[in-house]
Amino acid sequence: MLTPGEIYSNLDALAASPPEGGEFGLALMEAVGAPRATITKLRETAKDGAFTWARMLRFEATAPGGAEIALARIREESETSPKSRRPRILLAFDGESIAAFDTKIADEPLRVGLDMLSLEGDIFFPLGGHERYVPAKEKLADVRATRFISRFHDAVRDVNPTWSTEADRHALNIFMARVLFCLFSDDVGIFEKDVFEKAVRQSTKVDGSDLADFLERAFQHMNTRPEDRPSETKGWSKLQYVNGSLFEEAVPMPTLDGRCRKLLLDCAKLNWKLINPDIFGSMLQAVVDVEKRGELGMHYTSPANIMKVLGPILLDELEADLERAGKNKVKLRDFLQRLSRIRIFDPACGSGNFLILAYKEMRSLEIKALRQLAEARMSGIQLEQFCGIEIDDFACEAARLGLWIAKYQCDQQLELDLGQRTDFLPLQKAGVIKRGNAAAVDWLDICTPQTGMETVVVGNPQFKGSKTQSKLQRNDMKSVFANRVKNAGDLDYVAIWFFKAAEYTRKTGAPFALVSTNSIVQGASVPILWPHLLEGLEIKFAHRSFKWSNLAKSNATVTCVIVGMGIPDNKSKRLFDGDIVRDVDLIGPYLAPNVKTIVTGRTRAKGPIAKCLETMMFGNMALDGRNEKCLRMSRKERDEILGEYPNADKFLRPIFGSEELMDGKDIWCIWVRADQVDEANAIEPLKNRFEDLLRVRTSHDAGDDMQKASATPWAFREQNEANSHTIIVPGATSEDRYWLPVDVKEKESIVSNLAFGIFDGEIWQAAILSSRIHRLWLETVGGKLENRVRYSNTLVWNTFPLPPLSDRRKAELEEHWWEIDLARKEAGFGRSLAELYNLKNIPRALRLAHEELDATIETIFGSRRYRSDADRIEHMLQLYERIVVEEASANGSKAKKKATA
DNA sequence: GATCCGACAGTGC
DNA sequence: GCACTGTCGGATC
Repeated sequence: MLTPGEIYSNLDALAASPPEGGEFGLALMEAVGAPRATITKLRETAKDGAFTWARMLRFEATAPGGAEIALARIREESETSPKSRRPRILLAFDGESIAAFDTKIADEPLRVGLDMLSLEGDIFFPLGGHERYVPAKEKLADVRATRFISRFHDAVRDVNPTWSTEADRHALNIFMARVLFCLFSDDVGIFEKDVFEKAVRQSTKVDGSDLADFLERAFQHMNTRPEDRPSETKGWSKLQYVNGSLFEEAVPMPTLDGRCRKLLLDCAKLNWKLINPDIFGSMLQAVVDVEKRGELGMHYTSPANIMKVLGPILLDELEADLERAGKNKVKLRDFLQRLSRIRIFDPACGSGNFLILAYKEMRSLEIKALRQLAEARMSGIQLEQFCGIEIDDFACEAARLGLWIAKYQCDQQLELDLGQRTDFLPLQKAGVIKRGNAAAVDWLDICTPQTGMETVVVGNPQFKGSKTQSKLQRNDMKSVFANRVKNAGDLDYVAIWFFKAAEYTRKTGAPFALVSTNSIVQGASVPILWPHLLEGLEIKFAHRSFKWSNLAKSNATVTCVIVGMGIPDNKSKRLFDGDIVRDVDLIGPYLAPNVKTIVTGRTRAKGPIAKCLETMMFGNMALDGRNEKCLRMSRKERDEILGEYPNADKFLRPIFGSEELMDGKDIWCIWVRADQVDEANAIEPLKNRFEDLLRVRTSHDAGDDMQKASATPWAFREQNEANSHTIIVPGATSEDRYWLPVDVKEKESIVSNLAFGIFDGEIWQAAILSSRIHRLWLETVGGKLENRVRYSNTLVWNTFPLPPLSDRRKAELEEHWWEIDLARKEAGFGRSLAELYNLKNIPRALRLAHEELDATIETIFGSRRYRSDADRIEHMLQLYERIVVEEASANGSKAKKKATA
């Protein structure tokens, strides 16, 4: 498959020397990367310059000027033919221009001259195996504009191959921002209509040799007050004084050529009025980042998601204020006053979409208030109230530009609604977008508290898991957390923003609300980070886990939460869970209502908490390079080995990870103890596998463990096994199951690193694991894989506040386990746990066995009757907390005794 | 020495 | 193309 870049340049070449007739269609197929065999075949069948590639392309060549009519005819033919036989792309070519239609997307048919072929070429991507990225209608203009701008940007880069330093890149970014501003101003009426385009077209040579010089002087002109201008400003005399820092900075101009000029004029043909600044900025970032080009704007934060942050932290309250004000003039004036004193601070602002959306929403509230007052006056909301930190230079430019564009559009709206005119030029104030590393700079320096102003901190910082961070990110983590937060190396990168926002809030009172990966409120992160965050602060509102939606094709990328915090008060807190909204007294760090307990992992069971629970171990890791067949094999492979070497039997054992446990996957492994190595090596297929494993482990580039394990190429990294039986617990498993499915396996069974095992454990513990209440505990205090529950010996098992049990109780529980086991078996062999525990068709007997177990377990936790699962969890956490407090005071008195002794 | 995680990853309808 | 559900190995304590 060709890359988009390759396709564009192929199309450029094709447009430069187009073949005639049917050959054009074939050449176009080749340019986008259609299969060669297909092209060859079609060449034979093409007739009168027309051919059909089944279900993919109908092509016709016509006389000059006939493309559009031909396409209309082809479309009609296509629509009357059976659906299954319709080609996806319809295309007519008349030697000068093309007309094309994508039947799947069915937007406007494309009609362009050959010179625009590559700019619009994405319509042909499906022929080369790329699915077309289809923006929603309201984003079409932004995507198109971004595509055009990208081509211009690339052309400029092509003629400036030596521009590689950071200063050069900065100069190029500024240049692009200025050009964009001119293109936009040309169309929306900031400039006289098309004055910039005309000036470029009329005052520069076609070969582009004087374009750079022209633009440099035009930019200078726009930065010069009318009274200071020299008299002989010809070509650009109609260009206005812009100022506002956009044209201020003196940066070198890139060299430009004829191709740049052509592409710039192509850009000028677009309708820039339709640009939506809160999307456009994110898309623009793809302009400079060629890597991201394929996913043009796919990862921008959607306005809907941004509103999930801005609403509860600020806008909902403002709206309520406005409503309360009604027609009361004093209150309305107060409201307007307040609007002019709110600062929005986004310490991870990117191209500014949070700031831009906040600005637009505030302006819209202002207009509503002015309408109530029946007063027309200029906006009191200044761009200076919008403040951001961003590390990427171009994103900074995009954010400033986006804010200006937003301001212009809001000013227009104000004029339309209330007849209040605002002079847009010269630009007065800019958004306060500071370039820098938010992890390193002092936020108080960037958004300094001012009396009379209220500040709200918002944003969607980067996420990066603790194990996958870059060196730079690790350094950032160190610089922020060293000597302040223990175990911070286990936190996600996003934790930096939470930590610094909490500090900022403590110092300024400004509330904050941030988007985060949901792991920040789960499992291991909670005891590391949250004690610090909650110091002097509380959660004001939160969105529990929701799937992030963006424009990417496969939408399943990340599951997020939003957390808003501030100085404590006695107002109720708002907890969002999907469509459900609840007002509660308190939101805890697990985003559970009314529970603020934090559960810290413990490395041992049998402690003061899980008093009578035995040790649960992490499984064994094959460390064989994923798909290599070294220590692991299918049953078939195992049978083949056994067929020839029956004495291999003692070394071949079934292995269980989550999949094997849940789906009944029949996987075997080689399990050799240190004293058996020679014996195992005597068996040819085992020996071969050990050699393969040695290769895998030694050739693996990084990773201490891989290298270390090269010394024992017959062994798993861990050596944990049972003497009689093992209780096996899946490591990660679907959240859709009401009970956690665990199992008891015979002593031969090996537990892989994707499961946990209680080796030779007392069976009644399988009943504990199978109980609803333990499943709830797991869901609350354990980590998650997106929304799936994830088991952990330290976080879930060793912390479970199970009261001490009598032998009679244990026997009773064991009895329950065997009931469950029996019910599973009676449901039929060959039915996997995944199947059995699907709530829709869980066998009645199995359900009953679990319910009976649950009834017994509840009596263990006391005589009270639980009203709900939330009630159960609340009780569990109370129990947990009580034990921890007792433990602490016991330790305290012990320490005292020690000190006095 | 023992994990807990993934702006995920792979499968199967 | 979407719904469903868990791999694998290492950086970090």
